[in-house]
Amino acid sequence: MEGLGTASMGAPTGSGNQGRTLDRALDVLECLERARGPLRLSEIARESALHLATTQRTVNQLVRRGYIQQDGLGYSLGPVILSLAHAFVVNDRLSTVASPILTELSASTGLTSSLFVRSGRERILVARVDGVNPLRYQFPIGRRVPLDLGGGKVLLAYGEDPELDDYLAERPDVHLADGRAQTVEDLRAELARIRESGYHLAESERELGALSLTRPVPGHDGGAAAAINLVTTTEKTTPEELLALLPEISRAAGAIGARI
Amino acid sequence: MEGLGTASMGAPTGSGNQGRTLDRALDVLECLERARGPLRLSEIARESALHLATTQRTVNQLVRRGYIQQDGLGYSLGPVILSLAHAFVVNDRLSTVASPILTELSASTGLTSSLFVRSGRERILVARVDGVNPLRYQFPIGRRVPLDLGGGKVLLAYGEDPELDDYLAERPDVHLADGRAQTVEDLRAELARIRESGYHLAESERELGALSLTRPVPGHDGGAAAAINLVTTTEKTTPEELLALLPEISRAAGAIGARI
DNA sequence: CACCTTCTATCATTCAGTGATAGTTACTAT
DNA sequence: ATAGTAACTATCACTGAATGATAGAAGGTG
Repeated sequence: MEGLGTASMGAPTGSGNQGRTLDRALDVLECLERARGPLRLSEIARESALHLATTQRTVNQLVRRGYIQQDGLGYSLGPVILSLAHAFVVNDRLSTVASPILTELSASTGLTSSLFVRSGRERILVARVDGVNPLRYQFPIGRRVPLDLGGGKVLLAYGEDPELDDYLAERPDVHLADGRAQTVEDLRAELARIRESGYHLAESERELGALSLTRPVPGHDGGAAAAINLVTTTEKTTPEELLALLPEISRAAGAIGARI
Repeated sequence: MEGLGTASMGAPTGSGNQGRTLDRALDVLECLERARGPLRLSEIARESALHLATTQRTVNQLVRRGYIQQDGLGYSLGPVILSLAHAFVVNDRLSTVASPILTELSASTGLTSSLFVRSGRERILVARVDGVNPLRYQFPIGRRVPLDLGGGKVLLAYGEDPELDDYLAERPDVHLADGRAQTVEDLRAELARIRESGYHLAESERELGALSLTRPVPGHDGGAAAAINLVTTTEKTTPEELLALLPEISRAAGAIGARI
């Protein structure tokens, strides 16, 4: 096994060491979220930098509650998570307000539309409505993706300044899906452009051949409470054609913002 | 304020008072799960029988982590829950194994099929594949429903004995969706019948007009790791027609059991 | 302006979480 | 069989983090 080199995990274990117990439990859950298969107790302990005994207590407690399940190969997330997610989808104001509007948007444009929110340094897809012919790449609800690629830039552009600077400071240069490099300076410039124009048209940034048009959903504080986008492929649509749908998506974004 | 009198909540806060912190945090989450709208801090404190100060610390911590979100009307579950759920769906052995088999089952029968597991005294729908014409009542993934109505009885029948007796002891008599009464004795008799025959055909138990045929998914320990069922309505299908599909659903249940 | 509610902040006490260690079970290899 | 290894469980003294009573700030309402 690859062994060490994992203690550098910058888990957001927050301010100092208050609220340790709960934070550690959430670290364990999120460690299992990142895992692509069952984890042994010792693996969880290593990944989340906890003492084995502490890990054991925490994990067993989460197992008792159904948040983690155990099989012969180790521990993984449990079905109770699904109940919570169901409650979220049913109750969440943003989701419930956006759903019919996205449905209408997808009906009128024929494209897949989606809604996502910022969560730390990532964005989470909260809702999606497929277009007439669904994309072969099904972007799954609940999936986390980086903020600095594709539509996430809109959330970044409208985020609070201190967070943004922190984010950029620690961010290494990345490459887009089509191979183009994206330096911190590129990103800064693009964020400024987004703030000015109010939208972002992304071509092959996160996914090769993907084309998306993203608009912020205005929140009460003037920032972006979320963002919505229309997604298609470079094969089916030209950037100009997609950009022509800006009024449509803007109307939808405004409608959602007005109802939250 | 009314103060006391709330300590009677039978929350599964488990063995004595060890692991308090985490258990309380989960209580808070599940209290928000049950709520059908945003809850104020004081409401959460009351619902989960916690001191206001404790509630505040816990809630704020969960907010910081994205498990809870706050708006003008109070607190509700946050989008990070969705990420966890996504990871569960993608990784869960049972779900991934069952999905294609349920798809095949629905294709060959034309009916909606679903997979659910036991969680405490409820069952949770883990996967569902719609039939040719989806039911008007869309049973949502992640939803919790009682164990003693409809297909849940199968999980109850194959559960461990001590749990079962506990369950029956505290259970009040209930009424089925069509008005029939179901006493504890009725239930015991039915569970025995299920254990013998290995299936359960439910008519208008949980939902009026619903008709379902349920089979356990055998686990390694001889018990039921889960259960799958075919769902239709009394309008479209007769009980006899549905029962004729027993070989089909049995084959599917066996196939799932063999692969976990 | 007084009143109420919601949320936040402070702080001494103590009890629950911590982590080192030892024990149990189960599997693999020789 | 037997030793060896890994995974998980159990125990326990110490301590520091969670607790909860109380006071305070912020925001709204009649």
